[in-house]
Amino acid sequence: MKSEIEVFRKFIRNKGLRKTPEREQVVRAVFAIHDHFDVDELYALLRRENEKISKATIYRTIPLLLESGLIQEAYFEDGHLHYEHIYGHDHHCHLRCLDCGKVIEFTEETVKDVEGKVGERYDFLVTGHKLEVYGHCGKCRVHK
Amino acid sequence: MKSEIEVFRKFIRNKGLRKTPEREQVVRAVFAIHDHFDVDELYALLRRENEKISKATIYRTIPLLLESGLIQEAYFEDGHLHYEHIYGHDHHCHLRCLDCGKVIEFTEETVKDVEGKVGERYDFLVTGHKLEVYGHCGKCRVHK
DNA sequence: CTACTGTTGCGACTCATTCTCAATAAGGAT
DNA sequence: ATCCTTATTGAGAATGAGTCGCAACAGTAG
Repeated sequence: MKSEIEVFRKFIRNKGLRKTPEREQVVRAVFAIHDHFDVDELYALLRRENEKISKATIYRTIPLLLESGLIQEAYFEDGHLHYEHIYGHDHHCHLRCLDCGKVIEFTEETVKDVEGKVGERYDFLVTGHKLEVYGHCGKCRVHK
Repeated sequence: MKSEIEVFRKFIRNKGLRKTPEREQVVRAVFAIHDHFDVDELYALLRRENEKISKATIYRTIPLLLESGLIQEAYFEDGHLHYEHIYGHDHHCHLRCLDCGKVIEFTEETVKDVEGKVGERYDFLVTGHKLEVYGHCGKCRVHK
Protein backbone atom coordinates (compact mmCIF):
# COMPACT_ATOMS: atom_id res chain seq x y z
CA MET A 1 0.00 0.00 0.00
CA LYS A 2 1.21 3.44 -0.91
CA SER A 3 2.11 5.86 1.84
CA GLU A 4 -0.13 8.85 2.36
CA ILE A 5 2.48 11.19 0.99
CA GLU A 6 2.67 9.17 -2.20
CA VAL A 7 -1.08 9.27 -2.56
CA PHE A 8 -0.99 12.99 -2.04
CA ARG A 9 1.77 13.54 -4.58
CA LYS A 10 -0.09 11.54 -7.16
CA PHE A 11 -3.24 13.53 -6.50
CA ILE A 12 -1.38 16.81 -6.82
CA ARG A 13 0.24 15.74 -10.05
CA ASN A 14 -3.03 14.53 -11.56
CA LYS A 15 -4.67 17.84 -10.79
CA GLY A 16 -1.78 19.75 -12.35
CA LEU A 17 -1.01 21.41 -9.04
CA ARG A 18 2.42 22.01 -7.61
CA LYS A 19 4.29 19.94 -5.10
CA THR A 20 5.32 22.30 -2.31
CA PRO A 21 7.04 21.68 1.01
CA GLU A 22 4.23 23.52 2.84
CA ARG A 23 1.57 21.16 1.55
CA GLU A 24 3.65 18.15 2.37
CA GLN A 25 4.27 19.38 5.90
CA VAL A 26 0.54 19.65 6.38
CA VAL A 27 0.07 16.09 5.14
CA ARG A 28 2.75 14.91 7.54
CA ALA A 29 1.18 16.74 10.45
CA VAL A 30 -2.24 15.33 9.68
CA PHE A 31 -0.91 11.79 9.80
CA ALA A 32 1.19 12.50 12.87
CA ILE A 33 -2.00 13.14 14.85
CA HIS A 34 -3.62 9.84 15.62
CA ASP A 35 -6.95 11.28 16.54
CA HIS A 36 -9.44 13.86 15.39
CA PHE A 37 -7.96 17.24 14.72
CA ASP A 38 -8.85 20.76 13.73
CA VAL A 39 -6.93 23.50 11.97
CA ASP A 40 -5.62 25.02 15.19
CA GLU A 41 -4.15 21.72 16.29
CA LEU A 42 -2.38 21.29 12.99
CA TYR A 43 -1.07 24.82 13.25
CA ALA A 44 0.12 24.32 16.82
CA LEU A 45 1.85 21.06 15.91
CA LEU A 46 3.66 22.62 12.99
CA ARG A 47 4.72 25.60 15.09
CA ARG A 48 6.05 23.31 17.79
CA GLU A 49 8.27 21.78 15.11
CA ASN A 50 9.35 25.24 14.02
CA GLU A 51 7.70 24.91 10.67
CA LYS A 52 6.52 28.35 9.70
CA ILE A 53 3.39 27.58 7.79
CA SER A 54 0.57 30.08 7.83
CA LYS A 55 -2.93 29.19 8.83
CA ALA A 56 -4.16 30.31 5.42
CA THR A 57 -2.06 27.61 3.81
CA ILE A 58 -3.48 24.99 6.14
CA TYR A 59 -6.97 26.14 5.31
CA ARG A 60 -6.09 26.00 1.63
CA THR A 61 -4.69 22.49 1.95
CA ILE A 62 -7.67 20.98 3.76
CA PRO A 63 -9.89 20.83 0.64
CA LEU A 64 -7.09 19.05 -1.20
CA LEU A 65 -6.84 16.46 1.53
CA LEU A 66 -10.58 15.98 1.48
CA GLU A 67 -10.70 15.64 -2.28
CA SER A 68 -7.81 13.21 -2.36
CA GLY A 69 -9.61 11.01 0.14
CA LEU A 70 -6.89 11.22 2.77
CA ILE A 71 -9.11 12.87 5.37
CA GLN A 72 -12.79 13.50 5.98
CA GLU A 73 -14.85 15.80 8.11
CA ALA A 74 -15.53 14.12 11.43
CA TYR A 75 -17.87 16.48 13.23
CA PHE A 76 -18.71 20.10 13.88
CA GLU A 77 -18.06 21.17 17.46
CA ASP A 78 -17.04 24.29 19.35
CA GLY A 79 -17.82 26.45 16.38
CA HIS A 80 -15.59 24.73 13.86
CA LEU A 81 -15.07 21.56 11.94
CA HIS A 82 -12.95 18.65 13.11
CA TYR A 83 -11.35 16.20 10.73
CA GLU A 84 -9.73 12.78 10.81
CA HIS A 85 -7.46 10.97 8.44
CA ILE A 86 -9.07 7.95 6.85
CA TYR A 87 -6.43 6.71 4.46
CA GLY A 88 -5.18 3.35 5.64
CA HIS A 89 -7.85 3.01 8.28
CA ASP A 90 -11.00 0.95 8.32
CA HIS A 91 -14.05 3.06 8.08
CA HIS A 92 -15.53 3.79 11.46
CA CYS A 93 -18.41 5.67 12.99
CA HIS A 94 -18.64 7.83 16.08
CA LEU A 95 -20.47 7.33 19.33
CA ARG A 96 -20.66 10.57 21.26
CA CYS A 97 -21.64 11.27 24.85
CA LEU A 98 -23.92 14.30 24.97
CA ASP A 99 -22.83 15.06 28.53
CA CYS A 100 -19.04 14.80 28.63
CA GLY A 101 -18.39 15.01 24.88
CA LYS A 102 -16.37 11.80 24.79
CA VAL A 103 -16.16 10.28 21.32
CA ILE A 104 -15.75 6.54 20.81
CA GLU A 105 -15.02 5.08 17.42
CA PHE A 106 -16.75 1.90 16.38
CA THR A 107 -17.08 -0.12 13.22
CA GLU A 108 -20.34 -1.46 11.94
CA GLU A 109 -20.60 -3.38 8.72
CA THR A 110 -24.34 -3.16 8.28
CA VAL A 111 -24.10 0.52 7.38
CA LYS A 112 -22.31 -0.50 4.18
CA ASP A 113 -25.47 -2.33 3.13
CA VAL A 114 -27.49 0.81 3.66
CA GLU A 115 -25.18 2.66 1.29
CA GLY A 116 -25.87 0.15 -1.45
CA LYS A 117 -29.62 0.08 -0.96
CA VAL A 118 -30.02 3.83 -0.80
CA GLY A 119 -27.71 4.44 -3.75
CA GLU A 120 -29.77 2.16 -5.92
CA ARG A 121 -33.09 3.55 -4.73
CA TYR A 122 -32.20 7.15 -5.59
CA ASP A 123 -29.73 6.61 -8.45
CA PHE A 124 -26.71 7.84 -6.53
CA LEU A 125 -23.13 6.74 -6.91
CA VAL A 126 -22.46 6.52 -3.19
CA THR A 127 -18.91 7.32 -2.12
CA GLY A 128 -19.23 7.32 1.65
CA HIS A 129 -21.24 8.01 4.74
CA LYS A 130 -21.00 9.56 8.15
CA LEU A 131 -22.82 8.00 11.06
CA GLU A 132 -22.86 9.54 14.48
CA VAL A 133 -24.70 7.84 17.31
CA TYR A 134 -25.22 9.83 20.47
CA GLY A 135 -26.47 9.32 23.96
CA HIS A 136 -25.21 9.21 27.53
CA CYS A 137 -22.21 7.17 28.58
CA GLY A 138 -22.18 4.98 31.68
CA LYS A 139 -20.08 7.37 33.71
CA CYS A 140 -22.32 10.34 33.03
CA ARG A 141 -25.46 8.38 33.83
CA VAL A 142 -24.05 7.52 37.25
CA HIS A 143 -23.17 11.13 38.09
CA LYS A 144 -26.81 12.21 37.91
CA MET B 1 -50.11 13.61 20.73
CA LYS B 2 -49.23 16.97 22.20
CA SER B 3 -48.62 19.85 19.85
CA GLU B 4 -45.09 21.17 19.59
CA ILE B 5 -46.01 24.33 21.41
CA GLU B 6 -47.32 22.28 24.34
CA VAL B 7 -44.14 20.26 24.43
CA PHE B 8 -42.15 23.47 24.41
CA ARG B 9 -44.20 25.06 27.20
CA LYS B 10 -43.78 22.02 29.35
CA PHE B 11 -40.04 22.05 28.75
CA ILE B 12 -39.80 25.74 29.61
CA ARG B 13 -41.80 25.27 32.79
CA ASN B 14 -39.75 22.26 33.90
CA LYS B 15 -36.56 24.24 33.45
CA GLY B 16 -37.91 27.16 35.44
CA LEU B 17 -37.61 29.45 32.43
CA ARG B 18 -40.13 32.03 31.34
CA LYS B 19 -42.77 31.67 28.70
CA THR B 20 -42.31 34.57 26.30
CA PRO B 21 -44.07 35.48 23.06
CA GLU B 22 -40.71 35.73 21.31
CA ARG B 23 -39.78 32.15 22.12
CA GLU B 24 -43.17 30.89 21.03
CA GLN B 25 -42.96 32.76 17.76
CA VAL B 26 -39.69 31.03 17.07
CA VAL B 27 -41.27 27.65 17.80
CA ARG B 28 -44.12 28.48 15.46
CA ALA B 29 -41.76 29.58 12.71
CA VAL B 30 -39.69 26.43 13.05
CA PHE B 31 -42.74 24.25 12.55
CA ALA B 32 -44.06 26.42 9.75
CA ILE B 33 -41.02 25.51 7.66
CA HIS B 34 -41.44 22.01 6.32
CA ASP B 35 -37.86 21.54 5.38
CA HIS B 36 -34.38 22.14 6.68
CA PHE B 37 -33.77 25.64 7.90
CA ASP B 38 -31.12 27.91 9.29
CA VAL B 39 -31.23 30.95 11.52
CA ASP B 40 -31.45 33.39 8.62
CA GLU B 41 -34.47 31.64 7.21
CA LEU B 42 -36.23 31.76 10.54
CA TYR B 43 -35.41 35.41 10.84
CA ALA B 44 -36.63 36.17 7.31
CA LEU B 45 -39.87 34.29 7.89
CA LEU B 46 -40.58 36.15 11.12
CA ARG B 47 -39.79 39.48 9.51
CA ARG B 48 -42.14 38.72 6.64
CA GLU B 49 -44.88 38.26 9.23
CA ASN B 50 -43.92 41.54 10.81
CA GLU B 51 -42.76 39.87 13.97
CA LYS B 52 -39.89 41.93 15.26
CA ILE B 53 -37.73 39.33 16.88
CA SER B 54 -34.01 39.89 16.96
CA LYS B 55 -31.54 37.38 15.63
CA ALA B 56 -29.96 37.18 19.05
CA THR B 57 -33.21 35.82 20.43
CA ILE B 58 -33.42 33.23 17.71
CA TYR B 59 -29.86 32.16 18.45
CA ARG B 60 -30.74 31.98 22.13
CA THR B 61 -33.82 29.88 21.44
CA ILE B 62 -32.12 27.26 19.26
CA PRO B 63 -30.41 25.49 22.18
CA LEU B 64 -33.76 25.26 23.96
CA LEU B 65 -35.34 23.66 20.93
CA LEU B 66 -32.48 21.22 20.68
CA GLU B 67 -32.62 20.31 24.34
CA SER B 68 -36.38 19.87 24.29
CA GLY B 69 -36.05 17.45 21.41
CA LEU B 70 -38.15 19.49 19.01
CA ILE B 71 -35.35 20.02 16.51
CA GLN B 72 -31.94 18.61 15.73
CA GLU B 73 -28.92 19.69 13.80
CA ALA B 74 -29.21 18.43 10.25
CA TYR B 75 -25.93 19.36 8.62
CA PHE B 76 -23.23 21.97 8.39
CA GLU B 77 -23.10 23.78 5.08
CA ASP B 78 -22.18 27.19 3.69
CA GLY B 79 -20.41 28.06 6.90
CA HIS B 80 -23.30 27.48 9.26
CA LEU B 81 -25.51 24.84 10.77
CA HIS B 82 -28.86 23.81 9.35
CA TYR B 83 -31.58 22.30 11.49
CA GLU B 84 -34.80 20.41 11.04
CA HIS B 85 -37.76 19.79 13.32
CA ILE B 86 -38.08 16.21 14.37
CA TYR B 87 -41.03 16.26 16.76
CA GLY B 88 -43.89 14.37 15.20
CA HIS B 89 -41.83 13.08 12.31
CA ASP B 90 -40.39 9.66 11.64
CA HIS B 91 -36.67 9.65 11.95
CA HIS B 92 -34.92 9.98 8.63
CA CYS B 93 -31.42 10.19 7.25
CA HIS B 94 -29.88 12.35 4.55
CA LEU B 95 -28.47 11.48 1.18
CA ARG B 96 -26.42 14.35 -0.21
CA CYS B 97 -25.01 14.99 -3.66
CA LEU B 98 -21.44 16.23 -3.38
CA ASP B 99 -21.74 18.06 -6.69
CA CYS B 100 -25.03 19.94 -6.64
CA GLY B 101 -25.67 19.84 -2.90
CA LYS B 102 -29.12 18.31 -3.26
CA VAL B 103 -30.32 16.60 -0.08
CA ILE B 104 -32.75 13.69 -0.17
CA GLU B 105 -34.35 12.33 2.96
CA PHE B 106 -34.72 8.60 3.36
CA THR B 107 -35.72 6.24 6.11
CA GLU B 108 -33.81 3.14 6.96
CA GLU B 109 -34.84 0.86 9.78
CA THR B 110 -31.63 -1.10 10.05
CA VAL B 111 -29.83 1.86 11.55
CA LYS B 112 -32.04 1.49 14.61
CA ASP B 113 -30.48 -1.92 15.19
CA VAL B 114 -27.03 -0.40 15.10
CA GLU B 115 -28.06 1.98 17.88
CA GLY B 116 -29.02 -0.92 20.11
CA LYS B 117 -25.92 -2.97 19.40
CA VAL B 118 -23.52 -0.11 19.88
CA GLY B 119 -25.24 1.17 22.99
CA GLU B 120 -24.91 -2.20 24.62
CA ARG B 121 -21.32 -2.70 23.54
CA TYR B 122 -20.11 0.57 25.05
CA ASP B 123 -22.61 1.01 27.90
CA PHE B 124 -24.33 4.01 26.37
CA LEU B 125 -27.93 5.02 26.74
CA VAL B 126 -28.43 5.87 23.09
CA THR B 127 -30.87 8.67 22.34
CA GLY B 128 -30.40 9.12 18.62
CA HIS B 129 -28.19 9.11 15.60
CA LYS B 130 -27.36 11.09 12.53
CA LEU B 131 -26.56 9.31 9.29
CA GLU B 132 -25.49 11.12 6.19
CA VAL B 133 -24.76 9.20 3.01
CA TYR B 134 -23.07 11.08 0.22
CA GLY B 135 -22.12 10.58 -3.37
CA HIS B 136 -23.05 11.81 -6.83
CA CYS B 137 -26.61 11.98 -8.05
CA GLY B 138 -27.69 10.72 -11.48
CA LYS B 139 -28.01 14.18 -12.96
CA CYS B 140 -24.53 15.26 -11.90
CA ARG B 141 -22.95 12.06 -13.19
CA VAL B 142 -24.42 12.74 -16.63
CA HIS B 143 -23.11 16.30 -16.77
CA LYS B 144 -19.49 15.17 -16.63
C1' DC C 1 18.37 29.39 -17.13
C1' DT C 2 14.08 31.68 -18.19
C1' DA C 3 9.43 32.59 -18.24
C1' DC C 4 5.08 31.64 -16.80
C1' DT C 5 1.96 31.07 -13.41
C1' DG C 6 0.61 28.66 -9.13
C1' DT C 7 1.50 29.22 -4.18
C1' DT C 8 2.63 31.45 0.10
C1' DG C 9 2.23 34.69 4.02
C1' DC C 10 0.29 38.55 5.82
C1' DG C 11 -3.17 41.33 7.09
C1' DA C 12 -7.56 42.93 5.98
C1' DC C 13 -12.05 41.32 5.47
C1' DT C 14 -16.54 38.64 5.83
C1' DC C 15 -19.90 36.50 8.13
C1' DA C 16 -21.94 33.50 11.80
C1' DT C 17 -22.50 33.55 16.46
C1' DT C 18 -21.90 35.37 21.18
C1' DC C 19 -21.68 38.96 24.46
C1' DT C 20 -22.79 43.39 26.93
C1' DC C 21 -25.95 46.16 28.92
C1' DA C 22 -29.85 49.03 29.54
C1' DA C 23 -34.76 48.60 29.11
C1' DT C 24 -38.53 45.53 29.47
C1' DA C 25 -41.68 42.18 31.16
C1' DA C 26 -42.66 37.30 33.32
C1' DG C 27 -44.45 35.46 37.37
C1' DG C 28 -44.52 34.77 42.33
C1' DA C 29 -45.77 37.18 46.45
C1' DT C 30 -48.67 40.52 48.67
C1' DA D 1 -54.47 44.17 40.73
C1' DT D 2 -49.82 45.87 42.04
C1' DC D 3 -45.08 45.25 43.37
C1' DC D 4 -40.54 43.20 43.15
C1' DT D 5 -37.21 40.35 41.63
C1' DT D 6 -34.77 38.76 38.01
C1' DA D 7 -34.95 36.43 33.40
C1' DT D 8 -35.32 38.00 28.78
C1' DT D 9 -35.04 41.04 24.97
C1' DG D 10 -32.98 44.09 21.28
C1' DA D 11 -29.26 46.60 19.40
C1' DG D 12 -24.93 46.88 18.50
C1' DA D 13 -20.18 45.75 19.74
C1' DA D 14 -17.09 41.96 20.05
C1' DT D 15 -15.29 37.48 18.89
C1' DG D 16 -13.55 33.99 16.07
C1' DA D 17 -13.44 30.84 12.11
C1' DG D 18 -12.52 30.97 7.55
C1' DT D 19 -11.60 33.62 3.06
C1' DC D 20 -9.51 36.98 0.07
C1' DG D 21 -6.27 40.29 -2.23
C1' DC D 22 -1.89 41.20 -3.23
C1' DA D 23 3.08 41.37 -3.54
C1' DA D 24 6.95 38.31 -3.06
C1' DC D 25 8.35 33.81 -4.01
C1' DA D 26 9.14 29.30 -6.15
C1' DG D 27 7.71 25.05 -9.00
C1' DT D 28 7.98 23.27 -13.49
C1' DA D 29 8.01 23.06 -18.55
C1' DG D 30 10.82 24.12 -22.26
